[in-house]
Amino acid sequence: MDKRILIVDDDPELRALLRDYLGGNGFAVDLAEDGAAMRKAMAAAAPDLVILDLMLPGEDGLALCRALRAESPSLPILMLTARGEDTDRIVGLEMGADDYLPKPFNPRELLARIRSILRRAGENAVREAPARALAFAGWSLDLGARHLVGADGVVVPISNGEFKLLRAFAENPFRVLSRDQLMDVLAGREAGPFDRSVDVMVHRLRRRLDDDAREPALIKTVRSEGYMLAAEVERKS
Amino acid sequence: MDKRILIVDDDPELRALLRDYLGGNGFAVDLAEDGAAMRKAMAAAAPDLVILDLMLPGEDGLALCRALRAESPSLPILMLTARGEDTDRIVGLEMGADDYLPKPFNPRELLARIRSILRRAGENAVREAPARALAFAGWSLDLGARHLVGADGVVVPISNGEFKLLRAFAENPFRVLSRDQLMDVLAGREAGPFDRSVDVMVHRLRRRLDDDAREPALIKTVRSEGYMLAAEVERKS
DNA sequence: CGGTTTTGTTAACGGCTTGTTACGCTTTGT
DNA sequence: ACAAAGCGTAACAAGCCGTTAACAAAACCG
Repeated sequence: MDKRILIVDDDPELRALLRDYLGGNGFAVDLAEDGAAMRKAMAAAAPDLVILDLMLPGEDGLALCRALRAESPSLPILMLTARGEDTDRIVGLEMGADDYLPKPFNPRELLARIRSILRRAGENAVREAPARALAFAGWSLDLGARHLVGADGVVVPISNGEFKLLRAFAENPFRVLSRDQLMDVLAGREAGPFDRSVDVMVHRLRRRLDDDAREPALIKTVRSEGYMLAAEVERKS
Repeated sequence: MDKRILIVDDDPELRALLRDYLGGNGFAVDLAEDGAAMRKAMAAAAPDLVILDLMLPGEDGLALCRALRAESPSLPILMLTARGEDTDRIVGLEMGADDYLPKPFNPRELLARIRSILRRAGENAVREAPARALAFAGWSLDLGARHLVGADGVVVPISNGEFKLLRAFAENPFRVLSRDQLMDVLAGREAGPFDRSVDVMVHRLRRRLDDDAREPALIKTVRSEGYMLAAEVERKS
């Protein structure tokens, strides 16, 4: 059975091109030029994957991505971004895109990514349920109760900011998160040039985790790039 | 093994320039002045990448691009375009090329793009599992924790710059890395003509590894070319 | 409503990392 | 042999970050 792909892009030429190219490679293709058309197409035929342009007139691609994610948590999304944009934020944290591709792109690469995403989605036929706790290095972050549990089972209260920060780290282990990304998680805005609040929050989080900044076992500093959680994370549900 | 690049351009001076420049940077270069010569060259030796001028007498570059694509779907193509054209749309919509560069261009930028394209192509070919650690000569570079482990198991902290430098070396053992490449790894920018910062960082890394510059056992200097890690590297996962 | 506690932000100081410059040695070319 | 270029090293300057303290804003609570 052919997989169904919904393409959301405002450029008619690109839509036609993708329709032909993907259609010629064994996919059933639906087209939409904006958010409204997307919703209509979603209602008409549930796609197996959505290709979403980040830059859309009217509703922003990111907003649509969030809406899709809220509606269909297991629906794979591939975002198209203009070259040079800050792609980190999209792939990044809770945005929810499964992959992204900068424009202009090579159709073979698009095809490869589509197949890769669909393969992954097939493997996790049951997409990972949202975890209830993230466990790492003896600690466990309870996402429901929003507190930490130590190795000995002791509950450690944690501030809201520390929780959001730690959740972002634990959901992206071994990945360097920039100050901009962390600021986005913490306050929903970009970090100013002399903004040190992220550093202070990281300091407090480290203190909470008994992590020494000079020899950090958990939260590593990557100079001039950001911070990273260096620990295996197990998702518990 | 050197990568083979085929250059298709009708300007003899540009052909000679690229032959010298790319040849001097470790590529095997073939030249063609038009579509017929291109086909001949393709038959003689399969290149790893084609640089194609958009404006050619006789057969159009775009037509050649499509022909190449039909013939060798996985062959990377880089297009050269005249300034002022709407290159975004050409490449984005026609989507045959992997990248494009407007003329006149900076040879360094061309080189960077070539390497970027070849890197991507290589990744797609063999998606090697990312290693956890790179071990060489008694040392082990922990890629997750971003630190060094000595022969006796002692953890040696390492600065971010030293880490990135050593990772670049350990992922390319017995290969000379130019200052430009190392500068790209370290700072993501080009090295200025009198830039010695790479040398200084190599000096610091050598000190960290107990390597004497006069008789280097690990990081060899290759005069006027760059540096090289002369040790077997084992990828551990 | 007023006071208290918690949380987030800003400022300042100091240490560490990185970039820059200079000097001297070695190699290379003439 | 000389000059020029490449490189190792040290010293210095600038930038980044850890930490603390103080302050402001928000939440909490009686």
